Amino acid sequence: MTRRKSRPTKSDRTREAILAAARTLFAEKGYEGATVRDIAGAANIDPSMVIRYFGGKEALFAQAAELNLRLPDLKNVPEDRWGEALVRHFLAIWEGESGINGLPVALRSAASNELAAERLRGIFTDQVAPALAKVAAGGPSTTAGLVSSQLLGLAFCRYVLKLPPVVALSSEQIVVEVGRVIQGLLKPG
Amino acid sequence: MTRRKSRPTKSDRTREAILAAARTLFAEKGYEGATVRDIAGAANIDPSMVIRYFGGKEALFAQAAELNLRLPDLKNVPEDRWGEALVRHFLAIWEGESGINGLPVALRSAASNELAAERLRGIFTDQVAPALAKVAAGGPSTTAGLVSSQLLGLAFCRYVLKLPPVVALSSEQIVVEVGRVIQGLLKPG
DNA sequence: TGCCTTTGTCAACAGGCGTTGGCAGATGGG
DNA sequence: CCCATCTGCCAACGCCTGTTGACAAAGGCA
Repeated sequence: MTRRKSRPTKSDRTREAILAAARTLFAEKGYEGATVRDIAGAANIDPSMVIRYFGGKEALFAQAAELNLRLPDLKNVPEDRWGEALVRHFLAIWEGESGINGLPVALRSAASNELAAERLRGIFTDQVAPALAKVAAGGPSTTAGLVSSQLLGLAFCRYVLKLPPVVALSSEQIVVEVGRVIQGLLKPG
Repeated sequence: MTRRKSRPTKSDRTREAILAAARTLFAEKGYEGATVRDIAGAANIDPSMVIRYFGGKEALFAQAAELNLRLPDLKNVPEDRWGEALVRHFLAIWEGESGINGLPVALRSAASNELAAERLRGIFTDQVAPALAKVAAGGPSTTAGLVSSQLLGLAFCRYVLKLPPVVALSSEQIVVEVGRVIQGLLKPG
C-alpha cells in the first residue's frame, strides 16, 4: 500500500506543513475559530487535503494538541530551587524556546471545547501530577492542582488574555515572583 | 414610543428570561458554542425575538457579560486577612452566591473571543487594579496582575477545566491555601 | 513506452449559523 | 367598540462550515 522509505517523501512534507499551520492557527484562534479553509490556506493547499491527510478536523486538532512537557526531574534540582526550575521550564515552553507547541493549542481551546479540556486534564494526570508526587509534601495531587492552577493562571493572563501588566513583566521577574509562590506550595514554611 | 411605566411589562419579563438563558448557556458553552437558537429555546421563545430584544448576538453577549465585582474595601479589613477576604469574595461569586453572574460568562469565552477578552481586561483595569492599588506594596499594577493571575487560574482549573483535584478541594481549604499565597503577594515578607 | 499510484484541484453537498421581514393574535388606551 | 401598538411565530435569506467524490497532472516502476 504505502511506500515504506526512510527518506521524507513529498507527502511527509505537506503533512508537516498542514500540521504547522494548524498549530499556529489553533493556538491563535482556538478550535472553532480556526477553520479548515484557514489552515489549508496557510499551508498553501486545498481544504480537502486536510481531511485526506488527517481524517477530519477533530483528528487534526488531536494531533496538533499532542505534547510531552518533558518536565525536569526535580530530584536533580536543589530543594530550594524547585519553584524556580518549574517556572523556567514553563516559561521556555510558552516563549516557544522548547519545541513543545501543543500547550498553547490546548489551553486556547480548553474553555470552549471538551476535546481540548480533556487533553489538558490528561496532561495534568499523566505528566504534572506524577512529576510533583515524588517531591510534594501533603496531599500530592492537591499540591499538584494548586501548582497547575498557578502556572495555568499565569499563562492564561500573559499569553492568552494578554493582561497588560502581566505581559509587561520580564521573564526574570516572573521566575522570582511566581517561583517563590510555587516554592511555598511545594515546601510550606 | 415605548411605554414608560414602573410596573414590569410582559416585555420586561421575556427580556429577562432571554438574558437569564443567555447567561447560563454562554457560561456553559462559550460565545460561539451557545447559538441564538439554543438561547431562544431555553427561554421558550422564537430566535428572532432574541435579535429584536437585544439587537444581535454580540449585544446580547455584551449585556450578559456585564458585571460589577463589588470588591470589598480592603481598608475595612485587617491587614493580615486581605488574602482571605479576596478569596472568599471570589469563591462566593463562582459558587453563585453573590448574584454576580457575568464572570463565568466572560472567562469561558475570553480565550477564543476578543469581545470577552476585552471585557475581562476592562474588569481588571476598572475594578481589580484600583481596589488593590490602595493597599499593594511595590508596583501596584504588577501586584494586581499577579493576584488576578492566581485567582483566574484557580477559577479556570476549578470551574472551567474542572481539574479533579482542584474541584475536590473544599471552600475552606481554598481560602486557606490560596489566601496565604495572595496574602504573600500583597504583603511580602 | 505504458501504467498505476500518488498529490493535488475543483465544484458541490448538506447542515448550521445569525439575521430579516411579513403576518397573526393579543392587549390596552381613547 | 376601535384602532394602534406590542408580542410573538414562521419561513426564508445569504453565508460559512466540514466533508465528499470526480477528475487532472506528476512520477516512479515494469
